[in-house]
Amino acid sequence: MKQRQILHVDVNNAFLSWTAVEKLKEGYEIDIREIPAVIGGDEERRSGIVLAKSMKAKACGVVTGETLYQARKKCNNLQVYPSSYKIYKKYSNELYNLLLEYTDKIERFSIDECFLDMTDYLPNGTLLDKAKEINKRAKEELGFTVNVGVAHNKLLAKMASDFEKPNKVHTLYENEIPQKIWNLPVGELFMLGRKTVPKLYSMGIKTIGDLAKFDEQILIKKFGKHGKLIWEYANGIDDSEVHFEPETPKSIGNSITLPTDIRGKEKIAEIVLALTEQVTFRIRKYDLLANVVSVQLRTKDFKDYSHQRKLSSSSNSTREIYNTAKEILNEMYKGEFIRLVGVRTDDLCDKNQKQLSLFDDTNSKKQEKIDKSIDLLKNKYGYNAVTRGTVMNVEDIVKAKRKE
DNA sequence: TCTGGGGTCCTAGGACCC
DNA sequence: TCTGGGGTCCTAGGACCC
Repeated sequence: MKQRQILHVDVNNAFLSWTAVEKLKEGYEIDIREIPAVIGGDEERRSGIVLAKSMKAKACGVVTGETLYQARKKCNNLQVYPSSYKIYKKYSNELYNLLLEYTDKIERFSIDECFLDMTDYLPNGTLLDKAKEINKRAKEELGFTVNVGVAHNKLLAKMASDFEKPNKVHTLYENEIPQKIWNLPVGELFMLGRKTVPKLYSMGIKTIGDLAKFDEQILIKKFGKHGKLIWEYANGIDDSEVHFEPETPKSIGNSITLPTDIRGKEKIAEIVLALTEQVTFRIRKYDLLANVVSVQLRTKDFKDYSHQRKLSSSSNSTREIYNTAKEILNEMYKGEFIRLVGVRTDDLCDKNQKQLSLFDDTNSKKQEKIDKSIDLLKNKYGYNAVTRGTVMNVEDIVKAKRKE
């Protein structure tokens, strides 16, 4: 098989860089990339965490995910800017359109990361040349910097783009693996998170190289499929394809941290209704049906639990899914103070695949019509144009968070 | 003024059937 | 009377990613 030519493009400090570019365009005099700054959640809504940081904030020891309170303690002149999904979407699309000039085999791995399969798109010039060109053009034409990883599979390209930042191009070919990644702490490996790293440490595995040379069978015995995966990754093995065709989602959900903890089934049910409306609106937009509904709760002391239920027949009806969600809630809720409520639909399938149920009665037809006409209005006048009278107050809480 | 929100995939155990 | 396994479906929860 032909050797694959893969790039991974990763926007440096994406949320912060994009905010900086947007602000400069608006005439803001400071480039927030040049000062100790972070993009943060909203502390009043109890989501005050660091989402992205500038290099100067990083130099103070600020890390992504920590509370703004902690970040300020490390960096007393820290500037905090709010997050805006709309801006991110705009610049993400600009980058994507630039990358389309190089190949149409692009996988949008997240809002700020893409994989490019360049295997059949190098008539003149090398993969490394293209990487350098993309790196240069992003900065010059779009105003923000990217790291580009150059390799023969996705895993190595991704590891490569994570080397020195910002605004760099790095290669990670098979013969460079021992020299470039085997000395790194094992936690740097993609798919090795905070739970597994201590376990590996206790087995004497401290670096990626230690993991690569460890007995694969023992890892499989201890960690199952994940053990096989991380051993292969440590050795640079990855056959996965660049998934350039947009896939339909397998699950769709929304959750919200409440402004204050609440208690009582009825109050929580109102939140569940508002969330269900959001979720079913999104499912219908994709022409999907849900087969499984789940409800997630987080108690005030951060204990998460969730229950789920399979529907007797697939549905995207707000009423049907809400009824199920409410049943689940009634079963699982034990009367604690609740901090976060979530509703998720899983096992989504295409609307056209649905076989007509015997129970497709006039009532559910009526519900479908109601949903359809509400969606029409929401699409025309904005999501918040139409609100159920009963959930007005809750809608205020939930809609304040909506991204679009 | 402590700790987001959106996803994917995997595992373990119980129910149920043959 | 005593006591099989294999397979599938369902649910709860966990690990990981950005």
